[in-house]
Amino acid sequence: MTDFLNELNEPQQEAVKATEGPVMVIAGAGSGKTRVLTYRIAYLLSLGIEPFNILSLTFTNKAAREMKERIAQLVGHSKAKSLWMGTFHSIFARILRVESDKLGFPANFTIYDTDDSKRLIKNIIKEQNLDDKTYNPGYVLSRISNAKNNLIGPIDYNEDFEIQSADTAARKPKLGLLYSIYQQRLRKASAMDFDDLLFNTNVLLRDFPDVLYKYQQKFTYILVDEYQDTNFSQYLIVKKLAANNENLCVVGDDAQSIYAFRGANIANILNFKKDYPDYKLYKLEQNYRSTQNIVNAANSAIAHNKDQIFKKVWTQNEQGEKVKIYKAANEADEAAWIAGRIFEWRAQQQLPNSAFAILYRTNAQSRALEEALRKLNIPYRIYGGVSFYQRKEVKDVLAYFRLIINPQDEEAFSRIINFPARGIGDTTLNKLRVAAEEKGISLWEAALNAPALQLGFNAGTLNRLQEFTLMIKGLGTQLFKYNAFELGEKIVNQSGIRKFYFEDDSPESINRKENIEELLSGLKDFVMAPNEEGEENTFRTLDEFMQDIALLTDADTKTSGPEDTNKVSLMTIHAAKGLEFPYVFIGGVEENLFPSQLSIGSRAELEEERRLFYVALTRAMRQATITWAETRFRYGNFNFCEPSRFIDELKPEFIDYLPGAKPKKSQQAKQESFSESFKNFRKVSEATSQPAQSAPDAAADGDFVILTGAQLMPDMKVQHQRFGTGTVAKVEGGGPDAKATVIFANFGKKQLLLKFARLKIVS
DNA sequence: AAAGCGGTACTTTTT
DNA sequence: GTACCGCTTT
Repeated sequence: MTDFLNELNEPQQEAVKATEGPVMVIAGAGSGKTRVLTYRIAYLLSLGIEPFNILSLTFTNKAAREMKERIAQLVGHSKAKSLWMGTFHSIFARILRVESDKLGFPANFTIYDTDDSKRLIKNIIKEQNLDDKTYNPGYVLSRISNAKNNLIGPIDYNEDFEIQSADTAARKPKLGLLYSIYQQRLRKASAMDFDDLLFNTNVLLRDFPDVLYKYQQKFTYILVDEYQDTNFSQYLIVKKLAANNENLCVVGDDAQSIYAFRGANIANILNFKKDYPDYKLYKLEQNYRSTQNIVNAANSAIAHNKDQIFKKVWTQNEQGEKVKIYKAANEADEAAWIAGRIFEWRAQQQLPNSAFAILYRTNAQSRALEEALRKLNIPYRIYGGVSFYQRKEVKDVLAYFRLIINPQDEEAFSRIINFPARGIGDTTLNKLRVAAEEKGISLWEAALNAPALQLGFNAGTLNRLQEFTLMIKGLGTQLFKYNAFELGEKIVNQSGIRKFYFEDDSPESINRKENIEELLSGLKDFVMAPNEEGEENTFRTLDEFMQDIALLTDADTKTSGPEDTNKVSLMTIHAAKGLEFPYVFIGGVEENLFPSQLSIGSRAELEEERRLFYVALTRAMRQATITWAETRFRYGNFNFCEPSRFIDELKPEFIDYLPGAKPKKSQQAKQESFSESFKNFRKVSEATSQPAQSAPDAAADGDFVILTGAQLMPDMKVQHQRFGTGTVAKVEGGGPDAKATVIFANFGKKQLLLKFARLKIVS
């Protein structure tokens, strides 16, 4: 039973066998961290520990799923199934549903995602008549999130002198008020946001000693993966649960901490020895993944960080090729070059597409890469980006599901009250909002009682409101009568969503249609799939489905079928964490992009970017290639770029500049080359300025003017800043109301009101 | 109330 | 380039 231990090296084995008491494992990149975690759990099980007494926390659903699969291979499915293994958010959401009454929430509380939270905050800002530029919803949310992750509730927030003076100094004194209102509204909607799942777990364990005791007794062994990414809130939950017997094993790598931006705190790793003075420390330093050149280059990069735990990652693997650096002229060239190398190396070495990954800092960079890959017919898959469950049409359908399950859900309500259009517009919704606020009731209750509330609605509006509430109520009574799939079908039909999308066959609509069908087929799979106990075809309701998917976000949408696994992977570096690929390209390694512009001001943030760079390099097994572009098209205009400082920081002996990608010597050289290429650019644009059409040149702006109807005639060619060139089909009206119908080459027929449209006459 | 337009601002990463 | 806002017209 324990012969699998032989597959581990010395320190790995020790870490697996130290089952009792606090243990910290510092695991360098590629050192077999997941292996240690899975074998440790298998080992615990082999000692007779019950799987339901083991709590194992991860950061992504994917990591949890993969680990569960690997454990199942070691100890069998039945045991693996009863493990408490999942993300912090999903495990504690599960517990909160069981204990919800203690906190005054219904068991079917809704989980708001970031998008819902932002919308709610936006509404509150509007209602408070605050300027949404000073109170940018994203910023407000991040402040609130930060407070929650540090267990500062609205009352504490408003009473904390330092916070208040900081907010006042930043001229945002109303943040505390917004926080309070936001929390009230969440509660009224019977909803929790992501951070509340952790915050409220802390409240539960703090205020209900019997509950704490129960879970302490239950979880006798606790494991935490990616411990460097835990925030204070998560740290405290773990600490409380483990307080009884301290059988706690945390695994992490300070060099791979890349989530400080959302509250992760490396201090948790650094402070472990303070909390558990008799802890055992194991360091996994042998890298099994990468060549020597890759490991050494990555080490030389991370060495520039000050905040570090000392460790020496090394490998016995072959030396391998040096890390290649390529300088591209622009992002299209960069993408074409990468695609070209994949094409070439694939052929030369008989490699599958799946041997390659292209990593980048921001999702926006994928576009050029996709185009280049498509040109060479190289199959690829993009991970991340806008996830399935975030797409508008999917969220719309889910909002119906949510409202039926929990009619108090304010965000779901305002999302679908008039979608598909049923004649209940902003005016009506605003009146309902005001009434709900005044009476302290939810939007749903306001809509239900609209006639009694005397809001001055006409009979038609009242009628439409009643129709809507009746529909939702009617569907609600069927929640436990039909299974998730059957009810989902009914909802899509009765709500009019199916009709709305299926009557329109624009390409966009077709795509949306497909997404809705995919969601429904997901419901079908859910209904058919065996449940936790392994029984098939059990009756599973929509409400269970929603609990299942509330915390799925990224590429959790069904791992693609076996036939399409042979693809090049494209993803952000964040998404690549924990993965490995034989050949890795890192694109856009330029100042202001990587490191990100926003991080350059602070050392801590810059160090996080550097860790991100370290993560990127250490994904590569055989070959890592870094590319950067001299110019990049961003936000609709050209930007000149300099190579990232991270390239300079790599020790020269481990890297290989490809022709043209010469190292720059000093800061002055950098500036010279910058101004030189700027001069060259000017020359080029001056030289080619005759048609001025293809060069999106800033000077051309002035050429777009407001024309009068008299200046335009049918068949004239005009240019529009957004729509490009087109032919005038018709000119109607005169004076200020003159309208022109223009057929644009790329955008089709558009009607332009001439007093607004800026046009240029081409011929 | 809805649709369609032009203008503006925004872009890091994710449970 | 895109999402969203707010203005206008129907």
